[in-house]
Amino acid sequence: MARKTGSHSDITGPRVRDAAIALIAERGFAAVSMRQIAAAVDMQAGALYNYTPDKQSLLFDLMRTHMEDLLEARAEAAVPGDALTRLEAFTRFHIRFHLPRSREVFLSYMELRNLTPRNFAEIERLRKVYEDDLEAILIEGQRAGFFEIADTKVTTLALIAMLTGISNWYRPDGRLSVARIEEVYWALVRNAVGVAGAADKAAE
Amino acid sequence: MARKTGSHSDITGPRVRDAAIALIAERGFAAVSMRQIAAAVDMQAGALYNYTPDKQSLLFDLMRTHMEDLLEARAEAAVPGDALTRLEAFTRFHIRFHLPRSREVFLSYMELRNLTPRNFAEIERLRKVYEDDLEAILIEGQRAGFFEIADTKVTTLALIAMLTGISNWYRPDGRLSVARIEEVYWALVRNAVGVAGAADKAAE
DNA sequence: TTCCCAAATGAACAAGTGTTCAGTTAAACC
DNA sequence: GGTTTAACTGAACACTTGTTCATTTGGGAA
Repeated sequence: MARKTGSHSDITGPRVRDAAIALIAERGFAAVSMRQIAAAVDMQAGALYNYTPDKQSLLFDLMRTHMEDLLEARAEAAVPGDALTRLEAFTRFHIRFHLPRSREVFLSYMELRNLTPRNFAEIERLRKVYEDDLEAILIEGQRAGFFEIADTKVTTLALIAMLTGISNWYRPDGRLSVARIEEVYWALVRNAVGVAGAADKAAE
Repeated sequence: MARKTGSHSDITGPRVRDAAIALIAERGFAAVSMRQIAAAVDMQAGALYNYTPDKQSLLFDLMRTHMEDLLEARAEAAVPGDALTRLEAFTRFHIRFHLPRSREVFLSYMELRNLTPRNFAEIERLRKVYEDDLEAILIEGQRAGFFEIADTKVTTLALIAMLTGISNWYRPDGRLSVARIEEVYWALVRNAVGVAGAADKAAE
């Protein structure tokens, strides 16, 4: 047996990537072997090397693609307006983008230490672009008097940690809809940055 | 060569645990071998089995000890008073406890999936005790009219995610002191739960 | 239909894995 | 000082690891 009937790299490639995401998110990069990934797409381990030069590159590629997708989607979702409007858009975007991608989120936050220093630096660079996007909103809102923020850098990280944490408990068939989660977290974010009168509106 | 001069289980045991924490936090449980842990304490891998029945038990023991230390310290740090007072105490306690334990925090959040189902259930149980502690404060503050919270369960998880996220960037020699971090995060928490007038005080 | 190349197999490689255990040495107690 | 026991070595076990490569087969174009 060699080449399979109907096999094509355009089909097998994504299947390999998807299987890798699923397995690594579930068990961790170091705990997943190339043979396990291959088995998930019904291949031999050697055939994976038609799709990645090595295991490290596979991980890096998954993480880089996730981050680039994030930045691209964010660029499309950005709205004009004042800082409050943009903060709301950012919050809702973050939730809507991340909730259907729990595996990728998990992977991108957990497997950083399994990247080579060079690859790590690149992922961190992309992450920083995203963080800076939020911090710019906070800085402008602070300047314009919308927000009362003690430290915009720390608040940026605090808000992202809070929002990304949703992925740790969210279940599509759970108690809360995405829309409801958006409302709850937007109230938390709005309050946290000290929007005047936000507390009064939080219970709505 | 066999038994080493000055060797004693009371000394070697903690050294093994500490080396395991350091290595696992740095590289991940699956990526660390028993031989690497042994090398870190200048022993052969076989000798580790005087201190743990197997690798899985070692991980579980590290995580269980961390969670029990957390709950014990929390019980000691709990203060009487109204919900606002207790929320502030919880926030400050969480920060002070977690900041000097970045390795254990990392390990306890990252290696859950490497636990057997039985061990995972036990760690989750301990984690829930801690979460319930915070949620009880939020519920009471809500009832008493101190807080304006849309969903106490979600807010509990959101606040813990926000607070625990500090460990991802905090450096002892960094820009911010622990005291300053406490202030910034207490303002964020206070605002987030909708304490009336909190926004006005955030900039102090 | 023939040919070429893409896509896969399956065996092999050296190295590393968790764990066990007979043997060896130092500490602790009489 | 002699005996017991706790602490450790070093080799061995069977198995898994990432990666390479000669070989084989199917898909698509001529």
